[in-house]
Amino acid sequence: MDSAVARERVLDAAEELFYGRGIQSVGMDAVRGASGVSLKRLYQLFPAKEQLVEAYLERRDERWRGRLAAHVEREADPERRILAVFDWLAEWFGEEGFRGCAWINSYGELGATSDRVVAQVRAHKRAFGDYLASLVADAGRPAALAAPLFLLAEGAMVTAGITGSTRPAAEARDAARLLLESR
Amino acid sequence: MDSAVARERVLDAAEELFYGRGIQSVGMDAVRGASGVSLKRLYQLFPAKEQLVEAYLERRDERWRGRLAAHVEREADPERRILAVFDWLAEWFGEEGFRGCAWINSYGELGATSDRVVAQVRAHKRAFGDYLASLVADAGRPAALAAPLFLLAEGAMVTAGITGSTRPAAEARDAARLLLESR
DNA sequence: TTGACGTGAGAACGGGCGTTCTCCTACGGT
DNA sequence: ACCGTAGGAGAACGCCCGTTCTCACGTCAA
Repeated sequence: MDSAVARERVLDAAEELFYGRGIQSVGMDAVRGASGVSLKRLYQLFPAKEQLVEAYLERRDERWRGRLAAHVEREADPERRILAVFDWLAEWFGEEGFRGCAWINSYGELGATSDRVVAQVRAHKRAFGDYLASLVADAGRPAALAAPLFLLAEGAMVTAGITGSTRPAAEARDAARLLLESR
Repeated sequence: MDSAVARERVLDAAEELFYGRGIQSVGMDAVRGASGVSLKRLYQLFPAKEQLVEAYLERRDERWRGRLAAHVEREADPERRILAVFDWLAEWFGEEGFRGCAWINSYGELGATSDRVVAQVRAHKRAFGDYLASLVADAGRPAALAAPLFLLAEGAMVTAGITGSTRPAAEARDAARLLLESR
């Protein structure tokens, strides 16, 4: 099996397991079993579990932001694009197996013990914040709007994860609309 | 040593360790060492670690909401009381050793594996949401205002934890003020 | 054909940790 | 004084898990 293929299979398995059950409760042996890649190859590809975790967060970040951007770009009006972010959150929250934000969860799990995980989480959140800021700028709105929109989105992710409801997305969207109208 | 005293010492130690380093990375032996309560008594008081975790979250919930309410009640004007919540968040975020919301972190760490922890987290968040709703009602404002205020607060907690900054509290406060003014 | 090499399966190693057990000491009631 | 009980210190037990090692097998170059 090609090395690149093995890598993908490992990351696919790791993502499903880490996101669904938490990182610490998933052993390398479970990743081996779910991916079909032997332990030996697994350790050649990722010399330690922490590096697999890093790669998992990194690839998920690319995909997550890609999916968000793809959804937002289907909307032409720059103002509505901002609200489309919250529509996409609603879709995401409603997906089978949704269990909150992977980065917020990872921070809760490993924030105190792994600097590299913290760096990944910060990078992801900064990228998401920057993206929101770019949408605000494209709509010709004051830059100060980006921060509250970001907080609403984060609050919605956390709350949707904990309560298992998609409602926070709609609530955040309503609040975002009010903020947009008030300035 | 009195049983009640031992219990308090254990919970004090557990809270400091669990909050500061994460729950899974703190062994019962560390709790013993930090509390000065022997393993035997520790297991008499809390027959399993999960029950200690539950008790930790429960006691912290009482104290956390107590501190918040005490701060809010220093403000007489019911409208300003709502904003006082965010002022208190700023104080909290600035405390030495602040590392985000204990319940959000616990959910990230154990949400997938411990139903009892999930129940604690939900109970805490519901209580906080209900408290916000009561402040909104006392101010004679539409009940629909409570949800966005809650999301702003949650987003601020998460963001302050991850970035280590107190700024999200001020940003959330500003957004809350705008929402209050717009309705 | 042969031999070096990569690989897979799974055992093995080392350490950590939740929980229990052992043993010893101290003390309180009679 | 004696005995039963509680408690402390820490060893011990099981189990899990990250990581490495063993060994047998297949492959490909010379």
